[in-house]
Amino acid sequence: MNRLIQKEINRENLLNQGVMLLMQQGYHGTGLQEILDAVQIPKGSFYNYFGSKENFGAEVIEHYITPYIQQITNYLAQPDTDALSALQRYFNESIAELERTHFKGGCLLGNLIGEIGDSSDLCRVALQTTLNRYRDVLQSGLSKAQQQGTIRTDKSARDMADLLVNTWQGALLRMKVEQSTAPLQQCCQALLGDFFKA
Amino acid sequence: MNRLIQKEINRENLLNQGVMLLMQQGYHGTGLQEILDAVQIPKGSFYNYFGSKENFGAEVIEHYITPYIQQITNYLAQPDTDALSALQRYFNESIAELERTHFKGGCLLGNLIGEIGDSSDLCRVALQTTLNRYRDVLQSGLSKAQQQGTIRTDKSARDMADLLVNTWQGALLRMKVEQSTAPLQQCCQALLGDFFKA
DNA sequence: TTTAATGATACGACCGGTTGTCTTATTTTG
DNA sequence: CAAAATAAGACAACCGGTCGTATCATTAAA
Repeated sequence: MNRLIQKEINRENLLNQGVMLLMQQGYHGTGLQEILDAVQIPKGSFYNYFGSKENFGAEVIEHYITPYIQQITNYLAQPDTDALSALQRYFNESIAELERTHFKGGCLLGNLIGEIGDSSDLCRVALQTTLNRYRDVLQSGLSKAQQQGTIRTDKSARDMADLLVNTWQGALLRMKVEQSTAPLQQCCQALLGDFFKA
Repeated sequence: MNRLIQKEINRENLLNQGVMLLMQQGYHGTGLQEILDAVQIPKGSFYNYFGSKENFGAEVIEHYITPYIQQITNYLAQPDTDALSALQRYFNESIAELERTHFKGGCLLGNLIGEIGDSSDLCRVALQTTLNRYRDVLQSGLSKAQQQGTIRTDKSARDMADLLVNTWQGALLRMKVEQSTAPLQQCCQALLGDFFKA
């Protein structure tokens, strides 16, 4: 009994550490040993939890997005704030966090798409579905904002959410290279604060 | 004398092959041996041409952008087409090319920022200056379009060029994951065809 | 209830292969 | 011949993955 619980704990620890290291050092730039050392789990155990590094990568990708979706959902659920403000609050909070961590990492999804999007179909599909989940929650927020009259209705919430996701990803790359959150602020200002406005 | 020419040829070949392989397989995903095999240059010679893999990477980055800047400049220089049309033509041509190559690679700059933007300062700076060069040429095109009255003047060409670069980068990532050029088309339509319009 | 058997899981030494780099020998050039 | 450029191969470190064995909880038998 205790055995299964420990297994889940170990899996979770590996995934969390995997998110951190893969985000900062990339897929091929991070060895399994480095992840295993960090969570004090022997090499042999890894293959009991995950079938391969590629499988692990795909699980890390799906594991990564959960807290972000949770955060947006929470902001959107608050009754005293309108949807547009909730989205802006989420992005501002993200920007503040990235500034705190000195722009390290950026977005695991964007980083891995660029690195292994061509070579690992398994990870590519994981990235696709994960990014779509992220888009969906933004879309629901934009849709709510349309109903509240703060976002224009002549464009679909879906299209705007896609554009927002893409521009945000590009801005995150630019942030890493410029060591500044200015691109992120520009992204929010131009889209949420201007182009998407009702 | 013949010797120096051959050295330049070898360097050029290595850089060209480096662009291709680094773009598709990433920095850590591509070994020196693979590049050297492709251009039939012995491993020992590599360090005569480049001091290290990291140095090579930085040179590959700067080598990569040249043809793109050339292409945009050429389109912009054509007397019979206005600047906005020239930019649209460039992006449409890029989209067609990516479709031809089945979305493989995307943009070397975006891919490498995500992968090694955090870990190699040398490459980060190379990526920064290279991306700025790209932004600058787009900015000059937008500025010209402003003078021609096809692009709005209440936003600076600089800001719009930055936004365009970032959204384009994000759209390229999305393209890789979706295996579709739809995000690229959306990027051009939303910005050049709508948001930036006079 | 105690004991024996069983199968799932944990483990770390080990595999062949590859990495980026460097030293040394050879070849080419002036 | 001296000097510089090139190439060959060695090098240790590391990679992802495998394997036989050890460990443990659980079930079956006594």
